[in-house]
Amino acid sequence: MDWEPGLSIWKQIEKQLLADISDGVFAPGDKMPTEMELVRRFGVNRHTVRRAMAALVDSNVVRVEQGRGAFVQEQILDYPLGSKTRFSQIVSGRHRLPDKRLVSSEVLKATATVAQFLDVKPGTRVIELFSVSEADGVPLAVATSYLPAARFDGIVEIFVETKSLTEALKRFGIDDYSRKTTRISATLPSSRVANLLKQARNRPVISTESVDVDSAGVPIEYGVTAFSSDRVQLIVE
Amino acid sequence: MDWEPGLSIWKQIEKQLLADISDGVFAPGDKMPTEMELVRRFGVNRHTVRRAMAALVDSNVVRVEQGRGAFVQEQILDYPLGSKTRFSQIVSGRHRLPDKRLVSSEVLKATATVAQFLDVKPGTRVIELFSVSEADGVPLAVATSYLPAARFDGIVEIFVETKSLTEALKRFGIDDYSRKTTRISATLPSSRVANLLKQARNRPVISTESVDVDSAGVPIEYGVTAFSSDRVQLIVE
DNA sequence: ATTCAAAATTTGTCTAGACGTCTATACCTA
DNA sequence: TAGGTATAGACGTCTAGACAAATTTTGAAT
Repeated sequence: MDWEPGLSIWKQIEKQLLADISDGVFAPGDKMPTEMELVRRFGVNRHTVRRAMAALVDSNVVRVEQGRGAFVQEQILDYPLGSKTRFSQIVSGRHRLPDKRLVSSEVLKATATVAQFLDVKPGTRVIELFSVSEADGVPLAVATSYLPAARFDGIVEIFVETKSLTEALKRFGIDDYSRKTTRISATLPSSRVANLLKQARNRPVISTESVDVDSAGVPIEYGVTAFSSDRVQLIVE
Repeated sequence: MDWEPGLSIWKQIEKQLLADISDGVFAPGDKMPTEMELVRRFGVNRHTVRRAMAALVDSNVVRVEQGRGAFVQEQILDYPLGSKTRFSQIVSGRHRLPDKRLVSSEVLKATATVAQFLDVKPGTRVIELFSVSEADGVPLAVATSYLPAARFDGIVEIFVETKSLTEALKRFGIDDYSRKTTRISATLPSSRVANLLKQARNRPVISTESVDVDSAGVPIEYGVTAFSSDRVQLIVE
């Protein structure tokens, strides 16, 4: 490899590795070459290679695990749509750091649709949660959830604290719940959703509509989720 | 300085410098000691100091300029409320990188308030722009702007492209405009605004309401802006 | 006093080497 | 077979030195 002047070598190495990754030479999830192998390939010092890798880690393209090696970050997350799949488990399982943060919440009266799915009378007070789910700080999905307000009064604070709906529901005695129905479609995002997903408006989102029920089969949550189609793939068994 | 085991030296240096900054030893805008001075102070190699500084740069606490030195990043931006102050100029002048991105836009009919400020009839079609202004990637303010749709048809695309209202207005032949009135108040942000500002809902925002007029005195823009009170201070001459 | 060029200062990049920490694996032992 | 241990492989940290690039300061010439 010969270096062009005017651009630091570590940046050129970063660029080359980035090209390799987008060309599929290193596929998502793959182990990258070790530092010493890259040293030999590029004919530079180990520290120079490390500088380039640090930049790739910084931009979330690769992930480094001490003692194991560097891996191409899976940018497209396989999201199994099982009846008991939990967001944080899926993301953690891929060595990525999950986060779910509340954007806004409100208590309002159930519309006909919401009431139907939650099996309550229209006009019943429901809690609306609007949240963004992220992995390593990259937004994967935005969700609008509805829960009956009477049963889950105060759940908002717990959700904000624990950043997990599963955890919040546990505080209400629900140790186990499962997904009842899921409807899937593809749409273009509203500008608000596109912005929260940090994605262009002309890139589609996968939209799911689902109802969660407790162990007795009583609906506890109805939600509409928009997944970034560039970062998430839904897997149906 | 003696090092405690278990935590890398560069992290301890980072921590110490961070403490100095928050203790006011180095005030915002101040020049930090040079690398060689820090080398002498901490008794370590220059590269170790550089590793610590790189972390501070990464977290946006300091800013480094080659050949000049490192400076404590001004976290509270003084925003002069002159009649012709421009966001990008103010931010650039502080050696920070301005960015203004559109969150959403819509064409709708003017409410009574909007119509009054823009001096048009209620119901006139106006363009609503909802945008976030950032410096070095840190959100400083969210703004809702209204412009008469008839006069500025197509301005949305130009705004998205140039990321500047000043630039976009130039394409419509407005080389000069000035702020006519500004009303200032303090409120707590809606969850949407708080989230876009990446700020807690219990931290207040400075809310301004302003009207911009062209050189002939004709209103061209009415806007409501929410500044993060933790990051911006308004200066009135 | 002004202007221009050289020198000094300061940060950026690259190389070289040593040792620490974490992980995986092979091997030995009970 | 289960479990601990030794070892090799791989990333993390620290030191040392040299030169490059950008900026500021100095000083000489006009």
